[in-house]
Amino acid sequence: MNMFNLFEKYLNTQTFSNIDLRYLDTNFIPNRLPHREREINLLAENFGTALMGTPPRNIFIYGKTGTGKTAVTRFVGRELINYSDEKRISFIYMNCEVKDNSYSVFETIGNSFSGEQIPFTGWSFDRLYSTVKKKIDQWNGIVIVVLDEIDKFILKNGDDVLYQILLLNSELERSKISIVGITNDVKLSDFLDSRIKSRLNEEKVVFSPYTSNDIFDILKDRVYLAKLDNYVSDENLKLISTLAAQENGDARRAIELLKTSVYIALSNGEKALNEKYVYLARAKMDSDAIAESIRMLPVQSKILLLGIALLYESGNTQVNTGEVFEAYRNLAIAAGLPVLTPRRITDMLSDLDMQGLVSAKVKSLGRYGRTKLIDLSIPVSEVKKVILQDENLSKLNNYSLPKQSRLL
DNA sequence: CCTCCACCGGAACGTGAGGAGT
DNA sequence: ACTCCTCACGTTCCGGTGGAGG
Repeated sequence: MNMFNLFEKYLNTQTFSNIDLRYLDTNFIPNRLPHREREINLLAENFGTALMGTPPRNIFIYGKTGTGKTAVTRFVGRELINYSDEKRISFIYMNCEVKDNSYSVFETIGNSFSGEQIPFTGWSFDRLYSTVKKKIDQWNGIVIVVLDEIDKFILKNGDDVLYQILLLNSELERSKISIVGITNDVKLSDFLDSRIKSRLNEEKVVFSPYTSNDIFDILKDRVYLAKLDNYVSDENLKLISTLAAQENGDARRAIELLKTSVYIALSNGEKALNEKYVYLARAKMDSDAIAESIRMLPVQSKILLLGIALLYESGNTQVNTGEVFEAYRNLAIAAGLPVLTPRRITDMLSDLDMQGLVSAKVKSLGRYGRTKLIDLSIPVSEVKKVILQDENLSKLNNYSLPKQSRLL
């Protein structure tokens, strides 16, 4: 094969050298957020008091993924800081999926201020707390702390952080903290301690999903910024926004779909985007997401999943916990890995279920006990392909399960 | 109506890794 | 070198349970 041919298609894309795909990044926050005017104004009114020296009310933002919660919040925050001039306002944003324990939340807050650097682990909580308190008070101003995806945090750790931040706030003498919580979960406040709820006394803002037309406008803006006007047609955008609207009006996914479509079309040397690439991109995104979530699994979960896949491959349509454990055990031994207890396996199965890789239902078989019936939600071939890439599992390449002694 | 299967899933605890301070 | 901290991952122990068969 001629190496020059291999790269030729990339050379062709030079025609579009003024294109700037950074504007299709989902983290990019534009200066215009179409169809979120109401939400922007609500937040601006709330944050605005900070400019007059009054700490904003605590606020909780509800809405599904890709409804612009994060973008709007960061946008308004950015504007606030731009307007604040001499005013002492600090805007601290963090994603609780990354900062997933009290320690790192406080560490992030603390390290937003000058002074002693706090290590990302190691300190006792008391020391951390008092250092953060000292730093904030020395700074002397209003602090807005944004906790994005706070529902995931609370599900995992409980609502202690909120209490700790509220406590910190009440102990501050010169500064004040306002909390902004961003969540997908409408029922979040059910999980909050009533003591915390009353002290939070928060305002609520709900972001509704975008319609297909809303998404079209958002995409149109991005296309303009990225200088893709001549590459992407309105029909393309209509298709993408319709697809995205079907998937819960998630603008983030719509932008990603646009970006992926354009990438694929460009690297195929196309002079313009067409429908075919949109569908290709969508298929690619789906299978990438699955492959990625399988790849990220710990090795023990991988062989568990592989076990389920092999059971399927050998003709089963639904398998129960007992069979799965047996298959898992054989694979673990064959791979030279320790065999974990059934208790651990149930937890791992629940994880796989939550990730949507399998679906499991408990079913009672009366006299014959109770078990979980497990369905594999993804193609067997995909599972095998990705899992067998794991270097620790190379021994399993041509492995097949021993014959089941018990017939169904 | 009761039993009893084959597993579910909560609670408590152990271990070892990763990092910091002294 | 030693202590202190937190977290992820696993184990042990064990009470709980829907419903077919008696």
